Amino acid sequence: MNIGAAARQSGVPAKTIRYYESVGLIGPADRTASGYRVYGRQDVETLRFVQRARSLGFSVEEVGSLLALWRDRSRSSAEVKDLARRRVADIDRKMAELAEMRETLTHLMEVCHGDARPDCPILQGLAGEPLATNSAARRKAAAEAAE
Amino acid sequence: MNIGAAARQSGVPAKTIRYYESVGLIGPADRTASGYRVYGRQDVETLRFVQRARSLGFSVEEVGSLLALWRDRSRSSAEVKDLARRRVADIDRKMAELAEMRETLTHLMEVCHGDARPDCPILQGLAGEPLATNSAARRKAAAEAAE
DNA sequence: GCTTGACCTTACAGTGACTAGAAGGTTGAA
DNA sequence: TTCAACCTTCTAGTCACTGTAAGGTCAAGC
Repeated sequence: MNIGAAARQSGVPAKTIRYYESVGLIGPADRTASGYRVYGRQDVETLRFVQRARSLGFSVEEVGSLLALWRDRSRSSAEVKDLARRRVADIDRKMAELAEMRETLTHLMEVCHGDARPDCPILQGLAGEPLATNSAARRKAAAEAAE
Repeated sequence: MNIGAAARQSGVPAKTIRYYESVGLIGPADRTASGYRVYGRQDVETLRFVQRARSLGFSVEEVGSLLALWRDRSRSSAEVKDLARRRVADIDRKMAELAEMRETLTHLMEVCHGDARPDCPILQGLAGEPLATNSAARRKAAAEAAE
């Protein structure tokens, strides 16, 4: 099976398979006499594993660890669970960030009539006081405001 | 005021200010005789606007549009609201994606005992059937599975 | 006048995870 | 033989910075 078929079977684009090989996530594929990469059932399994782990948001580096853990019959499940826990914590942080953005935006949108008139509370909000700031930086800034 | 002070007052790092200038998000700053960039109150305002819009997740290009709209006294608030609406839709898509990942991960974690034993449902889940797939690609893949 | 240190300048490389495109070689079927 | 559909490598682009190198400027203190 060459790269296109492996791509279709695994759901990982051919270009991405080459990329994964180039960064060492997967080992170099066997080659035909003319240089075409050759893949087998096991390679497709690996690619599918990678695809799934990536779709859960693990970084390529984390997928590398997961892959090593997957192949290591003596690993403890605690290690894997830890990786997953960190991933969930990361997701939670991102979701909280998005929720805050959403909150601010929808609030701004509610007060914007959104018609042909030019005054717009959204722009006013963006132009007003900082939405989030670092107080130490602001103190220093205040001292320089007179320049 | 030079770039460091403008950075502290606006919350945008000096390097990032230079970057914004280089990509044309903000106009080129005035310079002293020795080549130092000089900023005024209005520039800091602009930088702050940019900082806030970026923190709400607008891309640099979108911030450019927002900035143009901000400066255009004749713009309609509908345009701005549209940009905000699209941004909220984008946030919603991202949040849904994250929620799905979280769901899958926590489910996998629940069934993983996470101790020193080597069998791990998380890895099994990753190695099993695709978590999400494209049926057209899969049909084509099935035809090639025998290679 | 000189040194020191904090500031500033440019230019280039690197990040993550691909993705696009160019230029060319291989394969299998009509 | 010709053709499309594959495959190959290489380079560069994406996004929004961030890091680093190598050097110039400025103000204060000795």
